[in-house]
Amino acid sequence: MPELPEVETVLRSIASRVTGRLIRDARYLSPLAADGEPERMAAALAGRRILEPRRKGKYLIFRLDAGWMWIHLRMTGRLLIDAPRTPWTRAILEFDDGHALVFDDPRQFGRLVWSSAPPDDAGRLGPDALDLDSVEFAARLRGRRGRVKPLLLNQRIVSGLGNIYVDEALHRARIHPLASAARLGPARLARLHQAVAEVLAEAIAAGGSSISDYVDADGRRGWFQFEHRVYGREGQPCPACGSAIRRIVLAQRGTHYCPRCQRI
DNA sequence: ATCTATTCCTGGCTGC
DNA sequence: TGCAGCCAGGAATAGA
Repeated sequence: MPELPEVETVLRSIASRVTGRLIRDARYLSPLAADGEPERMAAALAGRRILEPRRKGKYLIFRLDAGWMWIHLRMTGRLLIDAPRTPWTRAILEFDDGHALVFDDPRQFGRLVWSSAPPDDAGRLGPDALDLDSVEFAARLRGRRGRVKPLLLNQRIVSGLGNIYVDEALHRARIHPLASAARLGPARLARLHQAVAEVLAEAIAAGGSSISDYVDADGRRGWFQFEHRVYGREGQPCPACGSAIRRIVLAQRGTHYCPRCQRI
């Protein structure tokens, strides 16, 4: 599942190859990837030049010479440079330098679209998790009476965290996923911010987590999955205390935590 | 404000 | 071996 570290890794692997490129042709092999409007999207993208690619949360955002292109990989999306077509190829962008950006996505939750405004325009997307200092981070959780895990998954509050890194950050901060955000004192909020920043930085350094599908634009897998302390480790020992990792369902998500280290 | 449930989607897994 | 049924979950949305 591409979350912030995986999207950042993809951005780094494509940035130098797309910056300044003219999109000579945009082709959709599935209307879903274009949000149901493949003709309109293809027409809007063809002939545009990519001025600057960036990332916010889990979005890849490309400033064009007219409007914007944004890509969300959701669950199983992949961006690949010059990859051969597969049954799961949903869109292909051909550049003026002869190279191509290929968007594969078996489950078709992902999107590659043109838009007149960037996706973070209408306040729908909170600040990127790596752009927040501990004061801002605490301010965005303060007064929230919801449980901490669903709040961290809410992209309007902080963007970029998904199921894996929320579980990992909460374990590092020794906070139970069911804990109420309103009851987190300054010390635990500071610890949580530190844990979020650390786990994201370490995961980026490891090229992300490759659970099933994820690879970067050159097809390379990440290795942070080997560093996971709780995610996907139900019944296995906690690296900190040896207790068996527990799995519950919270907000319709598999949620992994150590019952001994993580207190409400 | 906050919660739960539903929808989208299909490869891969489980169990018979 | 074959197949039905279920699971994974990010984000939008509806309804409580």
